[in-house]
Amino acid sequence: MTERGRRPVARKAGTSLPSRPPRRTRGGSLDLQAADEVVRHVAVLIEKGRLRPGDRLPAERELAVELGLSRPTIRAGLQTLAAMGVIESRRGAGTFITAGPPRLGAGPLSFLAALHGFTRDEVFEARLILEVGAAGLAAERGLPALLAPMAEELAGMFATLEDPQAYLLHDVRFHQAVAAASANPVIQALVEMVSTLVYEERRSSVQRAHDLKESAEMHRRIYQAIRDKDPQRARAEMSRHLEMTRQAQAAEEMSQMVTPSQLVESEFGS
Amino acid sequence: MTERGRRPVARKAGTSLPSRPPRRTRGGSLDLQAADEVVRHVAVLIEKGRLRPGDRLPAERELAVELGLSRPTIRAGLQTLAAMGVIESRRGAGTFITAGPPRLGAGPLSFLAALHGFTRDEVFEARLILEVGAAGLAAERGLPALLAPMAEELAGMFATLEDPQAYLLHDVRFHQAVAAASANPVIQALVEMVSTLVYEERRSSVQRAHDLKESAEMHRRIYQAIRDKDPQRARAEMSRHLEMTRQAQAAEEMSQMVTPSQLVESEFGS
DNA sequence: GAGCATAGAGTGGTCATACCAATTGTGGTT
DNA sequence: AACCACAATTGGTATGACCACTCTATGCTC
Repeated sequence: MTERGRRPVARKAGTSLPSRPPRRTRGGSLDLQAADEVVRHVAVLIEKGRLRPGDRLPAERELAVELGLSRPTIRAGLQTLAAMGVIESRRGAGTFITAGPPRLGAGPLSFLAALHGFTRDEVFEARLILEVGAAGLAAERGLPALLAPMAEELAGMFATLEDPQAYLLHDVRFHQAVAAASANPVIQALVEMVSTLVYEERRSSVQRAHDLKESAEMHRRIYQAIRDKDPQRARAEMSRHLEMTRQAQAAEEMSQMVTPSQLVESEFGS
Repeated sequence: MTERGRRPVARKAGTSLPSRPPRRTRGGSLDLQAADEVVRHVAVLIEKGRLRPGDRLPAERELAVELGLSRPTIRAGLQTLAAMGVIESRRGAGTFITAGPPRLGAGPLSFLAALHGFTRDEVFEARLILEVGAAGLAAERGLPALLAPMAEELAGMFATLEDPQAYLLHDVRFHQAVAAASANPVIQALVEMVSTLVYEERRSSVQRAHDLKESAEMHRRIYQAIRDKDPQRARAEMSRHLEMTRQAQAAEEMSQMVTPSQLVESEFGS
């Protein structure tokens, strides 16, 4: 208990500037939090197509006068958009609509996991449903252009059987390639979000790899099923592979999920 | 274009207070954005179990002195956490860790959809994969306690065949109940997030309902399959149901996805 | 004239301070 | 005992200022 602000003080009437308008209710719209006005404003611009990925937003000081709000309020709104991954700010340069492939940050899910005590199995189960579905779709479509990346990572896996570190990298990328091959950006984003949470096995589970050869073979069967446009087989192979991965990971109690505090440095930092 | 700050001014050396420390690099940790320090701090407290859902955070002014940061910076960090749905602030009361069932805001996904032009079919496809998976899990488990809510909403549907408005409400809740019956909070959260994006059909698609009876029957078959612990049938029925819904919705071009600007008022407002 | 260094404007990040608005708990009044 | 008014607490917004970084355009050098 600090002892501040104890005196009766003297903040009575008319000590300083008496003239600032008391926050005008903006034109017609119901008076939601002023900061959300910024979010809404940007949202509308995006919906209208006036703002596209990579575009630069007006400077904060400009937005402030445009919307009739103070800069801190503008910053509060932009902070929200940044947290949602909609925009990215670069000091000295400006604020930009996030470019690159559609991504959903893993932060919110990670916090949810920490707060509600999600088990690794629960997260893995969600991953299984998503990735099995993605593999099925990829097989149904079987788009050649999306097949190549998978094949490349597959080759990389067989080429690095002796180097668990490098192997895992190809492993992760293979699964991302499968998600991409679903040709559905929503599923792709969801897969990446959930996968992120379960990929802290990297130094523990795969390090002293016991059967990378076996793992690579499973990936090859998944690839072949997709290439052969056999959805049912693709689903089955992916399901079997993930189930085995889950058990392997459960066996070694070392592996942990990515915690929120770790994400702060990876997602936001750098 | 205002005319401020035009004169050469005089901000040369040592005009005013020369003594404020230039942002001390906090103890040991790499110097990430100061605002992220707040996010990290709260994340650590959550991981340690010191902060649980419903708990109240220290006042902003207290956090400021605790972390050695200014209040605006603290607010920036809290804004990020609020955007991720981790905390909720109530003016005059304080800031609290979000309570209630695990939820993943639809905002980020909605923005992604608007920015990258996701089609309704793509979102629906993701929904199908998730809900079919959820139905399968629900059938595998078949927990009686989670069966009741589904049955109730089902009854509600049959009871409101003449009132499309009320019917849709039960419809939505039934699907949420199925997701809950998966007994997997991750899947439940994902289902809700994706479903939200596609539920603006409410006034258009179902309004002048053509065959609510048929729809209710499909839901009943889904329920029965889950009750009978028949995963394969549950998956098939859910898949058929959603596919039919998708076609019905595609037929009427009126239905739209929830846009980001709409979400600003529903998620944040009120 | 071409290339390169540099100064300056522009922009996001942080800070300090103040006041407003809503909530809540407390103490006095009825 | 119930109710109401007041004051402290706390989040929301506003000003104004300065710092750190980026980018560009100017002007200098070669």
